[in-house]
Amino acid sequence: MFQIDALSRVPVYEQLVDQMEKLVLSGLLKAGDPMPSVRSLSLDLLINPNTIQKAYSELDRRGILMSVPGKGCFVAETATEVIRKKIRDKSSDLIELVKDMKLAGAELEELLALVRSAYEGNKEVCER
Amino acid sequence: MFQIDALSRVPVYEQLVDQMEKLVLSGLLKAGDPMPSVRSLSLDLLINPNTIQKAYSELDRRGILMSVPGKGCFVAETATEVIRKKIRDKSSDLIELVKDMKLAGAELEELLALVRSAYEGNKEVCER
Amino acid sequence: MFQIDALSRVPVYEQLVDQMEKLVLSGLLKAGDPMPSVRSLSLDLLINPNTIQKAYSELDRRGILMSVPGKGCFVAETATEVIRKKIRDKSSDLIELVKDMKLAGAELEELLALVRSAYEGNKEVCER
Amino acid sequence: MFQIDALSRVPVYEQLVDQMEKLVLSGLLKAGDPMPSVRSLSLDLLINPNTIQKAYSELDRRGILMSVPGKGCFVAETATEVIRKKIRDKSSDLIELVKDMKLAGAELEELLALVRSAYEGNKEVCER
DNA sequence: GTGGTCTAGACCACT
DNA sequence: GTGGTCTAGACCACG
Repeated sequence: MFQIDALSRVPVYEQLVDQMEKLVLSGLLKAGDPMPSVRSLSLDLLINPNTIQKAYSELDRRGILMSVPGKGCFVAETATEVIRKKIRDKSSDLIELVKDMKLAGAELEELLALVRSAYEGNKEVCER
Repeated sequence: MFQIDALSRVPVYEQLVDQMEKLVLSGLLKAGDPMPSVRSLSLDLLINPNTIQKAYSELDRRGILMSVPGKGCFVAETATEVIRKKIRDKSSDLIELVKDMKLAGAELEELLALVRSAYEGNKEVCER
Repeated sequence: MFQIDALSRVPVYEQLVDQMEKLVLSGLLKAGDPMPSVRSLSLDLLINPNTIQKAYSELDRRGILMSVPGKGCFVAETATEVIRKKIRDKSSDLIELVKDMKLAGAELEELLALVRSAYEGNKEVCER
Repeated sequence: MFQIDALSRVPVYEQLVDQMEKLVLSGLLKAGDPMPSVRSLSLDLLINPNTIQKAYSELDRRGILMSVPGKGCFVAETATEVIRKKIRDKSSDLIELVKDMKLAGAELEELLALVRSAYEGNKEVCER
């Protein structure tokens, strides 16, 4: 369900949060769906329960998860909405990126083509 | 010459490296140009010399700076080429970003327009 | 008879206790009235019998309920008195709250008006 | 600087957060002021560094603290504003409280007097 | 020195 | 069983 890269510089709990958001966005997880328990996910991923807990707490705080003590964690009703709003804010990142690549000599047409193929999901463009 | 945000989460030495790269890219700094000494830049920016040193070392390691013992630091011949290659690699970041925003409901036309205006440097689009 | 919010952070058994106290205070339940059996309430509210039992035990301990083995649970004679005393103690909570809101810049007149309208049950003041 | 009740049911880290907010609100801590380091406060209060860290993280998240890795934690510029807004929201708590006390038989005049004396800081009313 | 993350293992209240 | 808190001790990057 989750893929953790222990060698990455981005914290494990943050990787979990990010992947969780994408799962919700993609529709694989829907409002009300139960999440694996802290302990079971801990055993599954070979990650300390505290780390899972930290990720779940963060998701709860963001309104993506509802954690109900004694019962479990569930995808919140507001989840999709919250994540959508957050990612909309990434447009400033995109602007920054485009400016950098322009400085590095990228042509406008080149960038537009890149965006188009990424949007249409052409795998051959996504190296690495 | 440099603008450092001490409160930012991104390390000071990394801010220096990034800005240095952009200065080279923009043509303000050319191969062979001398860099300010660690000490003078330290006094200028009110930053610990160790931090300046770390930035210079990193730039040296990347082939953007040539450190000449006893004489100072100079922009390397390979600088432009190295930075160009690095930023080319950012195309995968852009792809990732576009995919995320698509998932979040952004339209293709919307994204293309965003890229165009960012490329042409229209300030009014860059909110925040 | 009871309204339980399973997603709330406040324990289910505590919700039961609180609502029970209010029912007594409001006069809907009087000393000697029989309470629904653990089993029937469990089926009614779709709540684990253990949880109902815990609420009843707590109410018994507080002198609000009399548990008569083999016959059932009844509202205790001392119920109203006990609850009154308990809520009187809330005056310290109110004091604390007023102090906090004063620190946050609330005006005295503002607070008094709030209390008045809450007391008189004006719905339009109780946003959210 | 802080007073922790280890026996309280409210988590230690939450006690820290609450007291920190009151210190800012009361003006004892102002924007830009440095906070004690995680380790020193840990030694001072005989509390595990992780717990202090958790409190500081929460305050950072709320915009009350700025934590600068390698330098320390400082009171954020937005601190007062954030806390003020939060406490304003407590008016619904006050409404709830007043309704409860009305049910318990409190007179309106009684409540108004209570609020007045709490606001004016008469110590003799604040038992406990 | 600083903050931040992670692990290991414990305890608690709730269902 | 569940989530939540806390301690102890370790490691990392940063200044």
